[in-house]
Amino acid sequence: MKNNKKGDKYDLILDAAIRVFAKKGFYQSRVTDVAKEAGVADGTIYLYFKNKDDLLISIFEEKIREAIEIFKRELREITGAKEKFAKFIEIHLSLFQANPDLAAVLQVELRQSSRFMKQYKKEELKRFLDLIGEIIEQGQDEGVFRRDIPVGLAKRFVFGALDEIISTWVTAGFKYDLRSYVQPVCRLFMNGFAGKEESIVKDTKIGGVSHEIAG
Amino acid sequence: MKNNKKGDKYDLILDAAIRVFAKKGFYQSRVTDVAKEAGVADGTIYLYFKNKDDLLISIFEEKIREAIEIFKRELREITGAKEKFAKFIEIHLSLFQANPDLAAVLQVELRQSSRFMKQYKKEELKRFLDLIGEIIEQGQDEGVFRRDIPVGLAKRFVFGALDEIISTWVTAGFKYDLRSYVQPVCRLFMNGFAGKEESIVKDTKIGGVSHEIAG
Amino acid sequence: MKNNKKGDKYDLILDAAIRVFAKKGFYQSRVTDVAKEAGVADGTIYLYFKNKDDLLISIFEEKIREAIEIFKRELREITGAKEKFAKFIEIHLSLFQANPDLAAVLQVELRQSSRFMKQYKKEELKRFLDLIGEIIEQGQDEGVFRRDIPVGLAKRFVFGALDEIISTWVTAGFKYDLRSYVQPVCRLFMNGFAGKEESIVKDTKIGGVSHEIAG
Amino acid sequence: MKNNKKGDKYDLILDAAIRVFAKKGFYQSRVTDVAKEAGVADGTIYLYFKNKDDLLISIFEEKIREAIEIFKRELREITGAKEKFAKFIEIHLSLFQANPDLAAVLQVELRQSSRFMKQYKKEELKRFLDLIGEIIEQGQDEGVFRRDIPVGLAKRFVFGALDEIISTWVTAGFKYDLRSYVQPVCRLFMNGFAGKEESIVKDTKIGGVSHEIAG
DNA sequence: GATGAATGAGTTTTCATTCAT
DNA sequence: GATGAATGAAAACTCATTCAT
Repeated sequence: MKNNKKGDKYDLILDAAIRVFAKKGFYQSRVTDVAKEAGVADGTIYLYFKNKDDLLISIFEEKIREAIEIFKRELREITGAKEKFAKFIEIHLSLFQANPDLAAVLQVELRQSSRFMKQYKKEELKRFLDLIGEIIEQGQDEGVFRRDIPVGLAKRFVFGALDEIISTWVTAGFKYDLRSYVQPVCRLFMNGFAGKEESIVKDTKIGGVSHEIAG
Repeated sequence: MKNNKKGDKYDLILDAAIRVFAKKGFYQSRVTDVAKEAGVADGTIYLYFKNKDDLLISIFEEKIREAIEIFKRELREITGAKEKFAKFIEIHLSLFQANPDLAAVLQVELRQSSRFMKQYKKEELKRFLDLIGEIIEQGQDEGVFRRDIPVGLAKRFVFGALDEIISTWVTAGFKYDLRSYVQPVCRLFMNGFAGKEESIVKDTKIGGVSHEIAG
Repeated sequence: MKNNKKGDKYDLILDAAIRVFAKKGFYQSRVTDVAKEAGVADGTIYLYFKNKDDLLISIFEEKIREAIEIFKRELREITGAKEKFAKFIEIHLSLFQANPDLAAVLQVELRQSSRFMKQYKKEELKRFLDLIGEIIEQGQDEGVFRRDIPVGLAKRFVFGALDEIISTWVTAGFKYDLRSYVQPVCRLFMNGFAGKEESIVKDTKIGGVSHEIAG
Repeated sequence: MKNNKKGDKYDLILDAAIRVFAKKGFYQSRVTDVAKEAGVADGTIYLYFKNKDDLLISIFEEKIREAIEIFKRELREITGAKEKFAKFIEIHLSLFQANPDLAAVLQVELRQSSRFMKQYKKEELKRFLDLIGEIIEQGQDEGVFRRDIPVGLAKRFVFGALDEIISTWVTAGFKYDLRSYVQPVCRLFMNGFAGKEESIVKDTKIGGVSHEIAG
């Protein structure tokens, strides 16, 4: 199951990095902290990773890849779009529940590093977002999801809502069970995505105010 | 209208910091970069701010406070919950559209600093979230929003979705007009929050799988 | 009595400097601390003193000069060497008792600055030391002080002992009355300087051990 | 004989610090000066010392401790108080003669830092002073030193005189041999401390003049 | 003369990375 | 492969001094 081709220490260090980055943040973490957490010498890290940045990049590459594997495997045997959607929410929250440190790193660091590691994370993240998009598209084809919702917007919605729930849970110190949100989240989205096409807010006038915060 | 009590340079530096942090990220930014951007000497920054961290903290304190002022002022004259909700979405997206650099800092840095500046941002952010909560509660009282949606969850939903939309826009380089999302976002939430009480996904079975990503 | 030729502020600042340097030490003191203590603006200091070093130098020049004036005036009317010696001790300790801050600066800073301001202090200090030397020489001429004591050594002795007593008093926080030491100090020196010529320790063998502390 | 438990570099850096501080004074010395003198990189200093202050503190702790060891060892085999006293003077001056840089640091920096490092030096210095005190007390018990001299005062006298002699020698640039002062110093103190009890200056009138230098 | 905001050179300290063992 | 002591470039921050008002 594990790819040990890169040696025991590779995973040992990567998992130590996840714990350390989760606790202190990437820029607040020292390479020597990761080394201590992994029980190896500082120099050993450089035998497996090019530099400190490569540690963060590898977390995304390795862990998001693993996560996408899990998603694909679990979703493969489910057919209906609604059920797939519910399963997706469940896996997502369960995954983070089971890997709180990874959750913290992905939630927090993925944001701040957006500029410096754009090239690395984007494609991985895009593939992840596309999983939701595919489910929504399937739902629209099946006629269970409204067609007047842009898929691009909807998938960001789902991602954003999950993101916020997880962020709150991370910030709150992993105190409650994330999986208790599976059902409410599903219900809310189903209400939003499903049903008849016409807009409820069609006549709400949206004024074009330009707000510039004093600078 | 502006509080110039702290001197011209205070705002000059703070706005320079927003631009610099937005472009390079807080930890990637040098104090000397901010000084150059503001057109002052490095030391001048320390006449107005205790240290580099204080720059970031002050951005939150000053700008979120200003934003909340705008929200409160604009929402005051609107009565219906639905209309308030729509207005809230509009102001939020307009505000960021008008202040892209601030958006970038708030979206990106607010995340990563979550641990180190918990105490500072939390209360401000909470007041912001509470604005949404109040609107949703009002809507439930008016009977236009479903009562079976926990307010705490709903407000995170709205925040999360807006957050994700803005993040995408930030990451994409501010290329499109954020305000074009006002109507779709409103419509989607109205669909989700409004209408009858019973759940559409009430019978979707949620299995209790525990996913631990190999570590 | 006061030389106001240099303006009120000159003395105001100099005395503030004495208090500040006494409390925090020269290098630990900020120019702005002195300005605040004097109740003037930072820039004003530079109207009266060339730079920070000049403040310290001026303390020596002004205050030691004043001290030497006092010594000369008071000693002028005393004739006997023994009585002069006793008076000298008394003035010295009384002077410091009356000017504890000045004492602190002279005792502590005079040492550490020895290298950087050699040129300034030395001649002043030498004149001060010479006062003791003259008294001892007069005593030897009068036949009340032993002739087998080198004057250069004896005057350092007196200076050193007074110095140590004052230093202890400074370090102890000016808690006791320095003048209570006048009599014991006089007695001890009189015992040492006065009387018959032959040495009591003439036969104590002094070995030539070279102690180098491990480095 | 040496405690190399802290590594070669520890002593290498400490001795370089002594030389540099002796030459330029603590506050005038740059950390990079010490590093260059020791032949190590700037950062290496921080592997062995917490910060620049710690360098100075460690000089006292290490070197005064070593000095006290030498004193105790050498004095152990001498029985008579007079002989012990003479030996003490000899060791003290020999020690500084052999370690002029250390002398400079101890004489000059120990003074100026008195406030900021009170806690560190005081106990060490006290133990040193107590060595003299013990000898004087022994002498009083043996009946070779006058009983009417307060030990607390006498030990400060000895320390002060030696201190002044060494300071002069330091300031003069180590030009002459400090050990040439051993015999004169001994002789003078023996005259002062030894012999009959009654005071020679018992009838010198000490007036209570209060001298405040114009401020 | 007096002010005090602004300056920027100069310092301490940190920490990712290297490399001899 | 593994180590961890040593490195030194880089960055935050300080504060004596200046000068426009």
